[in-house]
Amino acid sequence: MPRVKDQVPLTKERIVTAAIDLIDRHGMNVLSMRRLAAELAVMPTALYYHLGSKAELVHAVVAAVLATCNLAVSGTWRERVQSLCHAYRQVAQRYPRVFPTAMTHTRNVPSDFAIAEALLDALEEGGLSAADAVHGYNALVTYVTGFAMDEITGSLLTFDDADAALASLPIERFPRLHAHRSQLSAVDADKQFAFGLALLLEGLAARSGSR
Amino acid sequence: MPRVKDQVPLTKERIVTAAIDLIDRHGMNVLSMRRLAAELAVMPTALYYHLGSKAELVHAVVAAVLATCNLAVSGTWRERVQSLCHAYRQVAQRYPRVFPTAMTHTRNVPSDFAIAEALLDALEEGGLSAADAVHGYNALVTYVTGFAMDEITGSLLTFDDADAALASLPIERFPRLHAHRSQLSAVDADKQFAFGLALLLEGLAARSGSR
DNA sequence: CTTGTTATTGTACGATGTACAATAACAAGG
DNA sequence: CCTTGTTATTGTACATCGTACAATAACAAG
Repeated sequence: MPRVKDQVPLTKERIVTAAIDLIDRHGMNVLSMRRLAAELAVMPTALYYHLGSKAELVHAVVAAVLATCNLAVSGTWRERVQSLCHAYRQVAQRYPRVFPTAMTHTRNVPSDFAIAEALLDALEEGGLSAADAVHGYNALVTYVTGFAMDEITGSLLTFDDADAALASLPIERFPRLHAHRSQLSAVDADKQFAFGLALLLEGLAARSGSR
Repeated sequence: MPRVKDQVPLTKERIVTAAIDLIDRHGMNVLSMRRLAAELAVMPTALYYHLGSKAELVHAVVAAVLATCNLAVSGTWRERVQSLCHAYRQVAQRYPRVFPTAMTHTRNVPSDFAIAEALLDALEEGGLSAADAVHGYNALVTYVTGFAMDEITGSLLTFDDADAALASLPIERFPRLHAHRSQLSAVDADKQFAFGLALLLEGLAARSGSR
């Protein structure tokens, strides 16, 4: 029995949206074509009319999520860079179960180049040389990428993420970690993010014509 | 027929080594318990005597790979920090097909804390306050994490990774990217890595007592 | 020579990605 | 209104996956 009478038509967009929603609720590893099809009240193979493979679906999911990055920023060039980096991190925070997958794929996707364009635009206004602008862009993006990843996976050295694990570590082998352990309550992800970003921005400002 | 006469005994270590080798040659997505068992000339379920699940295997693989990071560094505190970051990146370069998986897992594993210990040790010698040392550690590690990820996935804005993709992008929507495109040949991954690291280290030095 | 323990084999099941063929609903032309 | 082609979906099928469970051969100790 092929089509059914009053069936909402399937589209690539509807499938991708449902996939994002499913991942959001239950994690990447429960995303299966069968589960997704069930979610859409459709037979699994129906999806293959709109998407060539699961890999293609995942790619579309990644592109869609990256496209939610808010690129409408204003202010001085430094403020704009900060806003863009913040917006990128926000994508990771809003889709913590998609973001790692996005970062493990080559994302030569327009939504990613749009971020590059916006960042380069701000850096150029900051008076950086062409070479330094590219270097600066890469430094900023890799920093944000890594921060977002570590934040999501709970690998930051903060109270929330690491304190408990530290407790069971032998003091002899990890004296510095234990010495700094009491300090961790003063370190939260937001402050930490701003700290690293400030280091990069100060360095870039020092290399630029403007202040 | 359970055991066979002159069979090399299976161990967790042998399994993990074989897994790393398999991933190295054919990629993460062909790592299956069955394939791995075949590689070891053993039935699939034999692996389950030594490892509780595939997830446990992957965790062990991640830990083993991170443990290859060379922590024996010397020189000034800045040189030691540089060497440690370089060593971390080298792990990613040596195991490009494992590293992304490592970064998408919480790695509260001793080999990871050992890196933290070594970095904190160097930063403390640099005269940073306890809070700044932790902040500095996180900034450095997240930067290296992100850089390694982007380098592996080919997402850096360099000639090798992005030039071809840029060619097919509309000039009107991406004027800055096109303006910088001719510049990309001067940007390679090694220089890029050093650039971002220098930014962070300069900023940290400025916050420290020593020079 | 027995007896337990250990490390492996063998069998089996449910879930997965997806190729392929069958077919119901719709659109257009007569 | 009827035919005909196209489109979007269903239904069936298969190889592969992780792994639970039971059977068992090799070894170690008595």
